[in-house]
Amino acid sequence: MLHIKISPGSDVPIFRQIVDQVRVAVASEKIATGDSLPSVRALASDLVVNPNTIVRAYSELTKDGVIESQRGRGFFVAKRRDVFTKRERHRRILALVQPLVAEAKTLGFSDEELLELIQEQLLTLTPVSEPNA
Amino acid sequence: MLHIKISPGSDVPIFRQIVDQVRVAVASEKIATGDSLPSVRALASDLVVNPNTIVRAYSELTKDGVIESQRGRGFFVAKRRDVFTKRERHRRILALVQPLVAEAKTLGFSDEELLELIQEQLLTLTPVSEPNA
Amino acid sequence: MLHIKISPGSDVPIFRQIVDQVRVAVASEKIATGDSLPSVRALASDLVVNPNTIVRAYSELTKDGVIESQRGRGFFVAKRRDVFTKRERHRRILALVQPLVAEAKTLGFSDEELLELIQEQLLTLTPVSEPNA
Amino acid sequence: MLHIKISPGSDVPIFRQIVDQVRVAVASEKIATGDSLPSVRALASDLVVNPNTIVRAYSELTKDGVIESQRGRGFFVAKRRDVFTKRERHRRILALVQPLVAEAKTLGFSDEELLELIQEQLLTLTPVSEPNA
DNA sequence: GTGGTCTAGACCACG
DNA sequence: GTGGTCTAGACCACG
Repeated sequence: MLHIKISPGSDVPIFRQIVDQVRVAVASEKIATGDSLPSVRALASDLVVNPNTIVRAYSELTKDGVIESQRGRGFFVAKRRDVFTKRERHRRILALVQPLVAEAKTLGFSDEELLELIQEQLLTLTPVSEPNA
Repeated sequence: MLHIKISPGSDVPIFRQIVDQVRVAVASEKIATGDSLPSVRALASDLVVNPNTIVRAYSELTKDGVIESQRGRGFFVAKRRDVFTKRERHRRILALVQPLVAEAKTLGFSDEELLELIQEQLLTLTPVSEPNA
Repeated sequence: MLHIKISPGSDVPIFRQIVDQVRVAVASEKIATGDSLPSVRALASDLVVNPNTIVRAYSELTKDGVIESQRGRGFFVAKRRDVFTKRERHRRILALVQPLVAEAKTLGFSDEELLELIQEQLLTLTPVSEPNA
Repeated sequence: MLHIKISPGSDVPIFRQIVDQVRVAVASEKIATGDSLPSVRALASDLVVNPNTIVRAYSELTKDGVIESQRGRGFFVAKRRDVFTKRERHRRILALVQPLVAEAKTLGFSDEELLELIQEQLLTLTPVSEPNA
């Protein structure tokens, strides 16, 4: 079951917090292809935010091919497919990596410390699947 | 010599593009403690942006202790110093790491690919010092 | 309720007068964690200054961790947290203490008089809490 | 003998740094009534600053009654006299005390820590006179 | 010439 | 409606 939490005080827009959490839930296989997402109204009421904010988040996820709407039924996790070219994926990730590395250097993090931090974050997102043989 | 380029069309604000590039230039020791930066007006005219945009970038860098102004003379790379508490540094870096990792997952990067990308970026920032063979 | 007054004729910049008054209001607990500040536009119109001047004041307070913005909702008093290293805090406070002491000497204040004045000011900022007798 | 040092990198204007140091030197009796100050040109060349900067500093000190010029001979420490009314002195010192106290609170200094810091600074300025009877 | 402050006003992002 | 970014341009302080 998908559980979304937001920090209204963060400087990350609420719609983006939602987008990121759905992405992570899908990537870490907490929700699987075909699973349903909360309805726009339900989630809006749950998070106490404007329904338009949910619409915006869902619509970005739809554009990126992560979820898809079924008219009248709601939103569902889409079958995984590659949306962007290799070049585009690279471009998008570099746009985040570069400022991160620059800021890390300014803040005085060593290369090792930064890599460890990333590792940590990656672990929190690793599917809980238990790949038993 | 510091060479700054901006993409006015990007969704990254111009002042932030400038901040990031100066950070990188300092971190990679392309410019060193005491070196001067382009004057506010010169850089503004060079990049064809409003001087206030440069003021904003320089002022953020000043608050973070990366550069400092000398009234009537211009801005200079500051002696490196730690400004923020460990906790604050952690807070600031996490704010960048979390969305990066989420986006990487969505884009389909494996943990290894992401870590390699970071490694690469870190290398491009490593001071070229050690001029002896 | 926060009540800000400015002297446009003073040689202290308007944005700094605002910053100082918000700091004092927070320190003396006239406004508490989570309380909202006047909106940028409302305060600008109230003080008859340009909204950018308010933006500048609020943005300095945000960088120092005193307040934080919630996109679309406004600014709020932040939960207290330490942002700067001990060394940096010392650096910042000394930058104010030294000129103060120098000026005090010139004006002919004795050490005792100066300390008393500071004491007095500290008292005006002491939270009025303890509502029980 | 008066020994003035400046930090061009400080955000305190150079002329003000000079003013403060002369004030302190007089207050701490390192230089006494009738002692001469370095000539404008000598000091400018010594500090590697524009002579106008020295002129500005000396002229502020003259206005405040700390030094006085003797046409063709140079500047000398003036006989101590009160220039400002009690009310004016109070106004001037409060203008420095208030922001200091506000900033100290923001930075998390306790009342005791702040008072100690001031004490320390006062001690560095105390006349070395040894008032033996 | 350098940066610092402020105004006036536009347009955008978010909710 | 909220804040965020940017332009255009003025005037001041400092050196």
